[in-house]
Amino acid sequence: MPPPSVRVRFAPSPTGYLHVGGLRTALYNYLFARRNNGAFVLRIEDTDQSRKVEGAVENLIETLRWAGIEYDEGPGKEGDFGPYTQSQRLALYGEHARKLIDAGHAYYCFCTPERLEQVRQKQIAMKLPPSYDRHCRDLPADTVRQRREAGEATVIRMKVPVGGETAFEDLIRGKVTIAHKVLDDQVIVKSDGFPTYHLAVVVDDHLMNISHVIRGEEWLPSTPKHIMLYQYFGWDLPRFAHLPLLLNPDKTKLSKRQGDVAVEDYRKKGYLKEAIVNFVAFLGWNPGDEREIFTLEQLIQEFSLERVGKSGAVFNIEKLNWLNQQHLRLKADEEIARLAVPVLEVAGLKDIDFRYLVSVVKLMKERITLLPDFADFAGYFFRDPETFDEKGVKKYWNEEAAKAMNVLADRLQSASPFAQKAIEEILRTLAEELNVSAGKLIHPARLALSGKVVGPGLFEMMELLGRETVVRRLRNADLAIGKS
RNA sequence: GGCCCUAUCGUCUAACGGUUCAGGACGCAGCCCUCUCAAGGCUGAAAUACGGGUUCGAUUCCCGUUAGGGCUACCA
Repeated sequence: MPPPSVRVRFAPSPTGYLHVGGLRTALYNYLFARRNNGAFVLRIEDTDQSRKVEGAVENLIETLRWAGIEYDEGPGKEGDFGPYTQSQRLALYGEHARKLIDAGHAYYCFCTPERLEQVRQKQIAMKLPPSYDRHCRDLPADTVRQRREAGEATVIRMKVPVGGETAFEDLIRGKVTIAHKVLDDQVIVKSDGFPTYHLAVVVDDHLMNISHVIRGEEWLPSTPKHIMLYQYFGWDLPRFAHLPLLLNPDKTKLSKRQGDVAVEDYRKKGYLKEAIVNFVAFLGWNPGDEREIFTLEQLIQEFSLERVGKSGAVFNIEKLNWLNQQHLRLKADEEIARLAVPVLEVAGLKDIDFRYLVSVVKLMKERITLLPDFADFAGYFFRDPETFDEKGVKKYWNEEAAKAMNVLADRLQSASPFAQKAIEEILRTLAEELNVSAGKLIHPARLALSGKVVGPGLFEMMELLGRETVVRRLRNADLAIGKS
């Protein structure tokens, strides 16, 4: 018998943005599918009408697309198992819920939220674990029919055996066992007719032929209920793999209060998708050796569930920054330049000559961490500096320096060609004549040209800026610094 | 409270009973390079939560304690 084909899914709820934890879950599913020549399905779990957010699905899809995670089947890409949005599959869930009722594995429950709350309060007061008291579990069939015909509100609950336990082999955690007595008779169809997660996930995973359920650890405790449902339906079980959670620096579950959790936040800040993907992949997984810089393609080649860890991982922004820097350096200058265009436009730097921008990128790319750094650290390549580093002015600028800059400007007029080597020679010769160290000219020159005390080598910077700009800025510097 | 999961440097992690003074990376500190800043190179500080077993030998296996997290909805 050939091994069953691998089919996995990412099944988010459209409640807003894509969480970085969600991105990692999606990524692991995607990597696993690609690695094993399987299919990666995107399914929208929108069974909670009250939490629906307008535009969330589009946002989710766009963010995944941006990250390079392409799904094989899903909304807008219908395969053989659609539709891929749960609110469009209601008939399916109803049909399956009825099967469970007919087989005696589920029952109608007429308990009101008020009664449920009373029961809960009583249990808490008696220091008992709160759970449904199974009040409607054994209602006579006639009673049920009458009450339903009378239009009484009802939910459907699954029957959990009173005794025994369910165990399963988690691909990441090994054997997990849960006693049935701690399990509730879970609601599987709500009074609005929508299924809860528990029913929908089982029905869809089966109908969509999902082979491996790779999801967050928060689902671990309810997995036995899902297994029970599979058994009630007489279906084969998928394999389960529960991923460790992503954590805040204080080790609590990653939350909005302690920083950005939306992938789009990082995107807006100018992080590269390559860095984000590489970073989240390594939160809980590693290749087993000392390599750390991975492209999506390389991750596909090496990913395996066996190497996924069990403990939660803190989202450490310092490492993300470093990875971003690393991926930036891996890119061609032209590509970085393309990415920088919109970023520079935001900073008011429009209509920049692309060839020139590429040259700027060449000089700057090892000096920046994020794309927006270009605007902050390299703005002077595109317009004359208006502000000058205060400490730098204090340290390097005085009457003497201003005078020297004018002389330097004069001499640079005759630099031929106006290139690094010739420029350096002129400057060093001048320093010798003035009997000062080269630094005495280099530092004020950098300040005059860029307004900064840090940056690329002075001579290459000059060459790129061009003779006209360099001479002008050197001559105007004293005035400009005075004004700033 | 109950149930489940987890536990190596500050952080991400390697080690799948013994080539280990516990390795790498980020961050931190110092040095080198150098016109500055980056980058790069070198060096350093920094961890097996605790207590019991099992074993000739435990980071590694078992039990307990502690700590953290998750779940305990007509949310996912």
